[in-house]
Amino acid sequence: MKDVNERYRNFFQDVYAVVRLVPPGRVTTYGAIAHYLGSRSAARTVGWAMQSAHTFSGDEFVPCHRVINRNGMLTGKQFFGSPTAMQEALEAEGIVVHDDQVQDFAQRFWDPSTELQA
DNA sequence: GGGCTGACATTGA
DNA sequence: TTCAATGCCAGCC
Repeated sequence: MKDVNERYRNFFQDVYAVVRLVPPGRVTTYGAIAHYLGSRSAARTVGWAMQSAHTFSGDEFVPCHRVINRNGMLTGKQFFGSPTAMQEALEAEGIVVHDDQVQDFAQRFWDPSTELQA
């Protein structure tokens, strides 16, 4: 790596890139993205990137609804403007959501480190 | 310029 | 097995 600081700058972009790579009907976790970026414990930053995505993305649409916590729980649903927007967005893609929890999460789980073979 | 917060995850006891 | 503490990066005060 030529510049460590550059990696930090790309952190958010990497997060957005990975999230956008998530195919419809699939979901991923903060930890999976964090691990893919190199820091398994940086899940917090990934979640923060999601919040920034609301303002930063603007032009680019980041399917934040496909990014949930490791429990399969829709933690950031309230940040979608509507408490049910996230759930409905997932259901619209064929994902079954019950009680703010993704059903068949294991099957719906999409790991960038595995799928992208990185 | 320094410190706190935040949509989590992992490990230890 | 469950509960608690710590780590991570960027943004905001």
